[in-house]
Amino acid sequence: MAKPDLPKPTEAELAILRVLWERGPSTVREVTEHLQDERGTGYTTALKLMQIMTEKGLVKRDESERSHVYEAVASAENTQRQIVGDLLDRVFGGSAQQLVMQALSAKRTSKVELAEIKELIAEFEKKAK
Amino acid sequence: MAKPDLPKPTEAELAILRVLWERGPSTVREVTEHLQDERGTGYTTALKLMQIMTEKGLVKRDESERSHVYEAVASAENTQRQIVGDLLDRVFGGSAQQLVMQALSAKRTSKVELAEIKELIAEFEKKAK
DNA sequence: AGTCGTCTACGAAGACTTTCGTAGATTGAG
DNA sequence: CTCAATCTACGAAAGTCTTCGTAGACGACT
Repeated sequence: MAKPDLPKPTEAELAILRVLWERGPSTVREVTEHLQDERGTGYTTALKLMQIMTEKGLVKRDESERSHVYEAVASAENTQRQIVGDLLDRVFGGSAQQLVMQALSAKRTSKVELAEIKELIAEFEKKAK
Repeated sequence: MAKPDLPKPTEAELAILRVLWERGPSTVREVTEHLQDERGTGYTTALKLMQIMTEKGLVKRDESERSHVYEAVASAENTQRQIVGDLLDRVFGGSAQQLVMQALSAKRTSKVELAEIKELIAEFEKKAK
């Protein structure tokens, strides 16, 4: 099945992963520019972080070009699930409904979104015995 | 309304807050003993953390007894909401339904729980226009 | 008074995270 | 070839978080 058990990304690492998920494989420069707005990350800072992430196995890089191209190893979904699972234990004592409760409270959720979430749950109900 | 805007608790701080929420106001010794199992936190470590948390305003303490009694300033609900709101932005780009999706995937959720969550959503639907 | 156990206070070590300066390699233009 | 721009690599500073050792205060008990 291959679940190499990657470490939980730090905050800055996560910001980089988000860019890679959105853009697909990218160079340091491309990532830096995308991060500029929300973080003001400098070029060498991003480079260093991405080098560290390579060591940790969070990203892999293609060195065939002069500007190395980095790519996220884990999908957004898998990483998000890992992070939420961790949160569930650490903050909510494993209660998914409490988490959902606070998620809906934290952000005013539109009727459309609520309906979509309901559909989601209906699907899970089919699967659950 | 008084929303003093407390800092986000760190991991170790959160573990302490969880004990305070569960037990109510407690001494350092009591907290340490509760934390012993899951964290192996030493007495002076807990003490130091709780002193720092006092400075940050996360807890307040009653010094009228020789053993100071600490109490969480923010409720579990408020703190959880803050943390989830932060996560929503940082990890899910603000999409509550993606968060719910991963929460339900991360933990096998029972039919009973799913039903409860559905009720929750029904209530939110009433409030939302 | 002297001793023991428990308490607070404090400082500092150690680990981890993030940032950046600098050096050296490579490429393209003049 | 030389220069400027751009890249990687690396080390180290600065900040934060967590841990713990040690010191001094306090109270109870003999």
